[in-house]
Amino acid sequence: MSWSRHGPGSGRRGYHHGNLREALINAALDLIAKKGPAGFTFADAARWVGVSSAAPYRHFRDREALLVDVARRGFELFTAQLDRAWNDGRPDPFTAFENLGRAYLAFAREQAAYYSAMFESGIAHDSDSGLRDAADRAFAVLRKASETLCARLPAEKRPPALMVSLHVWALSHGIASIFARGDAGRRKLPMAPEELLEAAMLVYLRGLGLISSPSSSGG
Amino acid sequence: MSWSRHGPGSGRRGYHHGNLREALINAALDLIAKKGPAGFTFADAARWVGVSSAAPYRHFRDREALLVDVARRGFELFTAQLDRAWNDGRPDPFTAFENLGRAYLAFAREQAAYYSAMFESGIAHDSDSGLRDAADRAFAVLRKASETLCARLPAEKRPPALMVSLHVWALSHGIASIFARGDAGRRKLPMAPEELLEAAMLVYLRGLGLISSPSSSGG
DNA sequence: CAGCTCATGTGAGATGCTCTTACATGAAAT
DNA sequence: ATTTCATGTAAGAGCATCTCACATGAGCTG
Repeated sequence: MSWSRHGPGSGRRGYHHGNLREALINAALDLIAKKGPAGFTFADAARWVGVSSAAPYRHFRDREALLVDVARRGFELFTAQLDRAWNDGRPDPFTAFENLGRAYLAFAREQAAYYSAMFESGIAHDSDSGLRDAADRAFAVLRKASETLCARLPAEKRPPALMVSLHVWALSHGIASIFARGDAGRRKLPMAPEELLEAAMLVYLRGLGLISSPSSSGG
Repeated sequence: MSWSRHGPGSGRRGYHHGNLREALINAALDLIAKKGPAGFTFADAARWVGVSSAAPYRHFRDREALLVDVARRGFELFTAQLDRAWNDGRPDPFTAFENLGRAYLAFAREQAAYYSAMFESGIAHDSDSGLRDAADRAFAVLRKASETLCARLPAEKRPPALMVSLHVWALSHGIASIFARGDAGRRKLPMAPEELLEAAMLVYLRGLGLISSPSSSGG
């Protein structure tokens, strides 16, 4: 918890915190991880970093503004991780696509606090332009990958890449929401969410004509 | 708003409400529709039906218990509507399956308050056995439909019906969450959510080998 | 260094929600 | 008529959001 103060000491450095905005964001992540986005309170975050309950209002208009900022950062991290997984379609588009799907689910599981803030906190995604843009950039990675895959089909058999990316997004988000997290109570599954997503993608890509053999994922 | 009292009169019938439990549930639906599941308060619901803020505690242990009850009823209505859409696979499994998908999205849109309570209110689905059972029954409709479809494939090409039903559920839920409602801010789409889901299902079923022609949906 | 400015933090408090407790009411049972 | 008890009320403790007047001290200016 070195972010609770900007200095190395354990006690307060002075009247001013010095790094309150960052500290509050990290406190929010900790608290959301512990008690969910609904259980997170502004007052708790203030206590957690050792300031009065009025101090956070110097940095965020209200409780929702802090949540929005956390969500925005979540989308930025999400974008970075998806982008790295896609890796410009290397070593080949199919493998990269599978990595992309795994990265989606990995984010939902490993960055559960961010994921909660992004999708389960009840904030309106179009209320803040920065948030909307960050979400758009995350989606753009899926779109780019879908375009690369679609380009491998002859033009007369080629589906709209936007539609494909929406399908992939919805499927990934659905699996993440229902199975990789708490939406339906961590329902008992016959397979891991990653396997479930991969299987769905194989069927889907075969339906597009991008894969011929039922058991092959490579191109 | 005839449910606010059990009688036809506008004023209170007496000291006792007479129908408070039902009235509170309906008030919750109205308030959730207006301000979202997070904005709904117990005190608001009590005011809405004209009782003191302590009265609801005679019928629900706490605020969450009311939300759970609303969600449970939502799942029961959901099950009924999905079941009617599936209609035992008539007139044919493919048409019935398409109807099922449309019913899923129609519910998310038309019963937005129920949908919010069910999926966006932050309640734990496994905290209440009645809620979990109701959710299971809704999923059972999807599972039944998937089994019927899978049975049309020869055994050696037949995928696990459970897996197929999970795919269908995740895809439907993903589209409903992201596009038919507010999750990503009612993102501008090149097509209606129903068309998006139908297109995805056609590709998916083709990938399973259940459909051969790219533009045919009937069997 | 002295003094000014202003971003940042504090304390007190208004308002509202959740939930509890002691008491009131009246419909149904006897 | 009387009793019973489910259902309602009033009052209040505890906590959260958010505001406002005021305190602090970091950084600038000379």
